[in-house]
Amino acid sequence: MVPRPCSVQAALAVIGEKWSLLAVRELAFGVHRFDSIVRNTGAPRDILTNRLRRLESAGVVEKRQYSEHPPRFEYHLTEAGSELRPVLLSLGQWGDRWAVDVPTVRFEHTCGEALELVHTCKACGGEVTGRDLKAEQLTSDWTSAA
Amino acid sequence: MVPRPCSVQAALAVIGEKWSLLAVRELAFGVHRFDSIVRNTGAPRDILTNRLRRLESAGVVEKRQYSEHPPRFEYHLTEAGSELRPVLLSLGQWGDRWAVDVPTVRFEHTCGEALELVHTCKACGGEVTGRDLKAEQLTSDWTSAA
DNA sequence: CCTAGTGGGTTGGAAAAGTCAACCCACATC
DNA sequence: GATGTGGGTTGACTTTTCCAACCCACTAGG
Repeated sequence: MVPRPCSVQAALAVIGEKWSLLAVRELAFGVHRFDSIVRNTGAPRDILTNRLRRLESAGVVEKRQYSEHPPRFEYHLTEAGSELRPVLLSLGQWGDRWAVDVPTVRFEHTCGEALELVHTCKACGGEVTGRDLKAEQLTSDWTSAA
Repeated sequence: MVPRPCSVQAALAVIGEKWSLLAVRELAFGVHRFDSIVRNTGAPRDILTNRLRRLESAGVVEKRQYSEHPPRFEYHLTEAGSELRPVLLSLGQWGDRWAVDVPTVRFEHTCGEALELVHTCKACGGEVTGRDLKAEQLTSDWTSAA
């Protein structure tokens, strides 16, 4: 029996390791230097080194040299990395509501207001609460063992 | 130096361990039995046992007994767990786009159409792309070491 | 010149987590 | 009586993670 082929699992294979998403969060927050990411996440240095390498080879992060002697690098989100922001936002909102007493981060939208994220269906425009949806496996050669 | 206090990190502390979110995915897909979750995720049995315990004590999952002799249980999402669906959706959509060649799961909204998720700002109704937002630390006693 | 600090790592060893295969028990089915 | 299922537990083994220390090239201060 083979596990369910799934884009959630594929995404987690890229950003699901411990510290990876926190590193992405820092980059999204505009923190680009190794030492700062270490301090702000609390990640061990060697692990962070490893994570940044993996994120880089997965195309989520890119290294930019800002000094030659000695060689020094900044880390930036690629387009793929940038598109993780909705993931961070929904995760943060869930955390605010269910895993934390007092909100610790305020996201501000360009409209000037505090961002409260609403997930809507592109087709009908209606809000997606999560309760009102079904999942259907597209890969025909896979059968769930329910 | 203390790490950044953050709801993303708080959320990850609850559902960020390996296999946890895949287990939640199965529950969201309507798979409620231990053996099926094992098969569909590929998680080792002992780890899954552990994860379900942790998710349960975090209030994301609840156990329901459906047989007495022998005692048998089903796992269901609580309200907190159910609200992880947007996280799964945005993660899945990111995976579809950046981590997988061919989409493997189709989500259908109650409107009957295939769900394509759009993230909008509740205040102005505009789409949130991720590029157009700022994060601000609310905890005043924390200073970023950028 | 000497010292301290910064940036981006690497190294080694100990502790924790994950993996795998086997086992268990209570029932149901054939 | 043999086989299967559901929901685990156990023990041995492997892999990750963690932590503290170290390194090197440079900069800034006195």
